[in-house]
Amino acid sequence: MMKLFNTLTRQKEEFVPITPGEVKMYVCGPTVYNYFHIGNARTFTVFDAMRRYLEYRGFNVTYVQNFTDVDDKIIKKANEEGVTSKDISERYIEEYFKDADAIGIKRATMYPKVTENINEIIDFIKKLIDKGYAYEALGDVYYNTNKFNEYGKLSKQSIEELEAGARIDVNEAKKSPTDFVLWKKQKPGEPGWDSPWSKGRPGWHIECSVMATKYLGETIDIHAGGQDLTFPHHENEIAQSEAFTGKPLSRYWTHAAFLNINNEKMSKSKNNFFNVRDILAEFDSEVVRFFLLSAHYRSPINFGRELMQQAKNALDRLYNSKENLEHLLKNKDKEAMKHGEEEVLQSLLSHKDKFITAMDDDLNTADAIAAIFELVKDINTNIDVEASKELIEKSLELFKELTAVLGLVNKKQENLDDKIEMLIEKRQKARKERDFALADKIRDDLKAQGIVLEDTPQGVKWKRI
RNA sequence: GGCGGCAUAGCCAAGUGGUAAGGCAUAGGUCUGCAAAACCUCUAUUCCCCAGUUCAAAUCUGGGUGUCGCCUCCA
Repeated sequence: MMKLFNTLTRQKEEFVPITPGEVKMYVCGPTVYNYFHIGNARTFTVFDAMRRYLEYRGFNVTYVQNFTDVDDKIIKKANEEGVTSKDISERYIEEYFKDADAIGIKRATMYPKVTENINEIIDFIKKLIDKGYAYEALGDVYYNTNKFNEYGKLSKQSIEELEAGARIDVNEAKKSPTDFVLWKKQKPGEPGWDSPWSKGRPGWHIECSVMATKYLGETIDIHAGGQDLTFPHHENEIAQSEAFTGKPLSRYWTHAAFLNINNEKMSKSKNNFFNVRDILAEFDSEVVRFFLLSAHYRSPINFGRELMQQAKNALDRLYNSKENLEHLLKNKDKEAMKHGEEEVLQSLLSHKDKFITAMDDDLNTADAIAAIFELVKDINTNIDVEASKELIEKSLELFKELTAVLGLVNKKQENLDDKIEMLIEKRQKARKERDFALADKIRDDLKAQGIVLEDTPQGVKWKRI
């Protein structure tokens, strides 16, 4: 049985979906005004892994991630470039997919956008006003947080404390400092839509309430996002949706911790901002993914070159093991499991149990990766040229099964090249005849072409560098 | 001021009552014509400090120190 840490209760709870076998999951997506950064990547990767694991465990997952395509930052950028907000958001949605695909994030079931849901948002706000949870003030509409008794239940803050800690608010229209905007009246240079209150645009929080309900229903199973969204964004979503429906918005609230740079939060002012696009120029996309999953998702992680190098070396170990198995499989005739191999197979399968136990425990990807490394050691130690084809195949299958859950070790290795194989054979012949000059020349020539030969106990392997 | 997290080897990182996973790096070894690669083995008497509970604590309790985050747009 899988357990998830629920921010609402601050405890690990057994995960039981509303409908058996079905999981409805909503993840707050990016505001599309730029390439996304490595911190965003962590959140997306973590919840992608959660989704993959739920699917692995047999759930049918409906995964919704929104794009915020109307927002101050988008408008600012559009005005700077002299183009429309739509131009900006469409451009960066396209760029989002390039980076997200690169780091192995499966496509969501749906990607709703704010601009496609304006009518639904207006209707939602209307009902909140009718129910007395929202009020209009000079063309803006605000949510009245004092009307919602449970306000603060997710972030465990009382309204009084929030008000005491709030900055002095310049907006006189609000009845309380904790009230937040549902509808913003249009200002010059901003896009706007007609509404009963003013020509304007939605506030930030309302979009997720509306889209989660529209695409997944009044109560969903998992609502996820970065840790900083707990307050105010998710708190406000709860206030909006639960006032609207009278039902819980989500059964489980999960939050991914931050990725820091030198133990400091990324910020533009500190000049320590890294977007994924730039990192991918330096590191392989799968190294990035491996790195992001190498710690538990609720622990902060630090990003840095040295750490990325460590991740790269670790991931190489996984690739080597897989390639060794594939190499052993070449030239292996069909052969069933032999006496004594059943025990080896049982030992290999024990690592799968550990993997599942780890993932069941609040998606402990760090422990799950450790299980994969233990599998690798077991494979390396117990499987060699003497092993039967069936055992090798089963080992490889198991390895691929577990790594796929994490979205790792997916790169296709195309090691079939007749010309290179011929040269390798020629070199082997030369070595046998002790013509080392020729053998070394072949090796050097190939190296010049970026092909490295490895003389392993299993025979000669080659790879591109 | 309010709320919350974290502190485990040179580095990264699991473990939350039963005697310290895993990875990187280092060192030794196997293999090899040589080399590289690969693989194997070793590496924390101890888990920030002090007190307490317990037969037993890295794990629980109290206190302290350090550190990070949220309370304002932010993944």
